[in-house]
Amino acid sequence: MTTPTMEPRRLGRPRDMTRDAEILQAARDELAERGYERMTVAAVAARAGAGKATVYRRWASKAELVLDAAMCTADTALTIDRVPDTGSLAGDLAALRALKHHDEGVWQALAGLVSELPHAPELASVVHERMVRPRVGLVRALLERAAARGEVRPGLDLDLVASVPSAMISYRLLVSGEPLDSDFLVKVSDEIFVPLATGRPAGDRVSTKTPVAVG
Amino acid sequence: MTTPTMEPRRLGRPRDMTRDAEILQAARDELAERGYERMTVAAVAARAGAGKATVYRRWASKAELVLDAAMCTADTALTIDRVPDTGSLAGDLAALRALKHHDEGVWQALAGLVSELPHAPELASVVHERMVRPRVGLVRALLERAAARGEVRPGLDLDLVASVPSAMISYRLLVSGEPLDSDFLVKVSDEIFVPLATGRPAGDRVSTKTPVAVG
DNA sequence: AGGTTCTGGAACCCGATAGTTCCGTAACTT
DNA sequence: AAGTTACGGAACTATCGGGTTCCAGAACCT
Repeated sequence: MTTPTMEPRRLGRPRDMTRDAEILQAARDELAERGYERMTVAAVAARAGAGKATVYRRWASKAELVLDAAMCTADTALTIDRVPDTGSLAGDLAALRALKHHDEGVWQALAGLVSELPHAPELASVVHERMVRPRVGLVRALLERAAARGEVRPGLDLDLVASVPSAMISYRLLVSGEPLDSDFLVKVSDEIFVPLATGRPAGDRVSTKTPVAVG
Repeated sequence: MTTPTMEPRRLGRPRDMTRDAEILQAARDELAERGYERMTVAAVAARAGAGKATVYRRWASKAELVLDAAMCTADTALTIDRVPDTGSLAGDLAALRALKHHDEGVWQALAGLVSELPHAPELASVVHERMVRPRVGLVRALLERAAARGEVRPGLDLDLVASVPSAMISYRLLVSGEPLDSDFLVKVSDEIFVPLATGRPAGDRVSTKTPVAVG
């Protein structure tokens, strides 16, 4: 958050900056397992092998700790250039799935935050910017790539359609309570998203390009 | 829950049974506004114009009160025979929308319960049976009606597709935080659900039947 | 009338947890 | 060496809310 790099070199033992990341990760884990209300600062500290005092020296409150934990969600893999262009929307989505094994943790942390969002606008905004928008935005970018190939049905509301996979995933995790297994993700892709976007079943290929072999 | 109708006529002032429904409704309202954790029994009692003692004389705990509140969700309108057969899937969905103005409250109560579901299996099961399944089931029934008309793309996973509207609604309410306005519901129906189910845009009519005038 | 159970309201008990303080020790500067 | 700050850990305070108990009055019974 604040930029401490140019401090005039303080007295005494310096802060161990590596603890920040460990505490934030512990917070995300507790969040995913217990949800915002059930998560306790003591449990976060214990999980990170730290004392409560250390946590409170760095963050003013539980709310700010969680805010920062959501803010610092690593989204390194979530740009369009990390998803290889396989030549078809279905193939691109398969490549995306292969890329994000680690994504379930983020979704579960989000699940733990959902009940808090209506009452904490600042948190809601951070969650949207850092957790939701990157994911929906990436799917939207894949849609645009597919549109450039002529693969996408004309007149599509890209924003709405791009939100469908996120909606299905969060519904499964939050409401249905079933696991986010590979079968489900494949079905959402091949039986929902691709047919919806292209107007054809996922197996079919658009005729303007030669098919590309997919893993 | 229990059936008190055959009690041997107890002594003293009889319970005012009408308070049950008022307290349960107050609980659902508080649930929708505050969520499970933030909702307090005192607030429910106050909202119903009752004392805490009256609440606890009828339910053993907050958890049981909420369980009963979820259980007693009125789903009177949620059967296929209440949705007129308009001759098209899109028309049937429009009729369904017209039928359920009152539905948003149920969705918001569900939103308030979501964070509790992973930690309360009994509540989760009640929520599924009484709040989720009737809605998904009704959509599925409409899909089957459309399939009988020959309107539905073959090879569709009816259960998965039937869950799409619920997923979009809960995503909007829980994650996106935007209101459940009519525009959104229409777009989910006409730009997502109907094209997905039929394989064509919503305006089109299948050629096997004459169109039916709608509203 | 007298007994019993309900009513809303208020007072109360108690466990949990956010947040603070203090300790002995470790790591740094001068 | 002396001074300062961070560390993990434990003890502590304050608050909040679930749940209980008591009250005076009301509604039913015999």
